[in-house]
Amino acid sequence: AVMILRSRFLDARRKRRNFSKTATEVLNEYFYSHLSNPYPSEEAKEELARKCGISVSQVSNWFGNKRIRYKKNIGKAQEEANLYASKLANQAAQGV
Amino acid sequence: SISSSSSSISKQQTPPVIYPWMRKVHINNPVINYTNGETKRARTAYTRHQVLELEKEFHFSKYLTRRRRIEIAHGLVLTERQIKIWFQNRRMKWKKDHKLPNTKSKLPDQLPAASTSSDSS
DNA sequence: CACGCCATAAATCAC
DNA sequence: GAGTGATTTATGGCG
Repeated sequence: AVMILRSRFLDARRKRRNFSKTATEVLNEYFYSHLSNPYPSEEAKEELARKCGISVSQVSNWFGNKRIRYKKNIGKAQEEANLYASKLANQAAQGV
Repeated sequence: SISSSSSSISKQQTPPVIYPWMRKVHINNPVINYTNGETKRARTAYTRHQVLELEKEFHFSKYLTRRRRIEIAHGLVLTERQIKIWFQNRRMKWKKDHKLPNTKSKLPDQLPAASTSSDSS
């Protein structure tokens, strides 16, 4: 009985924390700069994980959720898409 | 430096471009639509009993013989395919849990007893 | 050929 | 209550 309660409280889902703003920023930049095929390779995932300070699994989760939720609401996501598009254009202009 | 060479200067301006990956792919038969216009794929949630039994079986053995699979399927009122898939998924999960969670995990093997964790039951 | 592994989809959970 | 990270069912490709 105690074990049940323990496991329920230790369940990873229940102590969820949002990623840092910069991490989300990095992930979104990758996503929108690869909008035609937002499927990062294993190596790319590792690099993203490193840059974001999260695990590769978490990167995979993020892209899985992002893809599904993007295509469930393509119209609404356009704002964000444009936002990151201009951000990238700005970076490119500065030769980043 | 793996900077993507895909410097496609495509016209921005809210492109209603629908790339192939954006299309729904698993929209097969099992769709349930209630009065609303929504048509969703049904994803059956297994009962506690079913999961418990499956988990028990998995603990006994990570792999199933054809024979055992049939028995379980009948016992839990699931298809053989569902049993097979469940074990595959379970094996994947097992791998994920048992691979080195690198050196930064903060597993509470010894929780800070300072806080007054008033555990009651 | 049936089955396992794997990445992923899609729905759903839990916070 | 929507948002979001994680988990649970389910598919398809490839070996």
